[in-house]
Amino acid sequence: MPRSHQLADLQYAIMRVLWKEGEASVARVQEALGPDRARALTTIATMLAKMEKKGVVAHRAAGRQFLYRGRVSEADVRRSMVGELTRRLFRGDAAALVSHLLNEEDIDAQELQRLKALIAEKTPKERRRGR
Amino acid sequence: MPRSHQLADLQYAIMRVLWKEGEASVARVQEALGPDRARALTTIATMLAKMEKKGVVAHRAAGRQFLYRGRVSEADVRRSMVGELTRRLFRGDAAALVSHLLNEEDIDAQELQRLKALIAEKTPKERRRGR
DNA sequence: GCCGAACAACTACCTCGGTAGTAGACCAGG
DNA sequence: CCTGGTCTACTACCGAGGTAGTTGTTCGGC
Repeated sequence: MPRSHQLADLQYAIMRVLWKEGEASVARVQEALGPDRARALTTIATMLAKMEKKGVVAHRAAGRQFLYRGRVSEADVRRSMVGELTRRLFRGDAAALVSHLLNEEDIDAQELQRLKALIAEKTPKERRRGR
Repeated sequence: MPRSHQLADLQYAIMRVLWKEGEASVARVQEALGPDRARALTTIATMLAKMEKKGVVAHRAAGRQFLYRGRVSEADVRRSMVGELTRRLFRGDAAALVSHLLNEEDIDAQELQRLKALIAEKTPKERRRGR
């Protein structure tokens, strides 16, 4: 049972819909994906079936149609995916990734200020926050 | 010509060898991958051929064998891959990813200190850097 | 000059993500 | 009751990553 939930592009987009809506039919997912990600209904249905087999979503019947919901949280998926990238590209060194982001992406002064505050908040005397 | 270089697991591992060695034969790559990533020689050769078609590596003949070298830098690949993840998971908001890292991964006090210094260094005194 | 080792080339599969058509069940309207 | 729309189920395919066997060439040692 893989604790790690890696989601590819379309699958992640579908999950975003489910996270927002709570529960959604295939048709609802399709419509919520919007015009740039327009797909056939059967495509969405197939993906949802594959995702269910994988364990990331579940469904219940509501009359004629199925209502799908996520079985994993957005936070879990983010943790998994960011963690995986960190492991692969930065040997698991999260600080190295932060460093990379500070150097390579430009983050405006306001956000830098916010991050500075966040760091300050993280460095009190002896507060340990085990996972 | 795709500006973005997404590399899957084995491909990235192979690139790491090429980045470290500069140039390497198939056999050298295989041996440098180590025992946990042991693969048949032909597997490495096939992957290198596919990677060459994709444009991320190139080779030259040296006697009977080929010497491969990377055509993209580690920095480029990191930028691409981190950028892609940022786009998908955080709507391109790099600061949000930093925030996530500070909250979810634990980074020790020493590294927090280093990051704080890095932020201070990045903070413009009065230059505005609008995105 | 022949033989085996070393190599690249070619071919074949497998899995997964993605894309969608077709078939079959079924319900609602006339 | 039949018909059309709405669903799911099933099937088929494509491309990419990955894995490796088989084939053919060539080179160095005897």
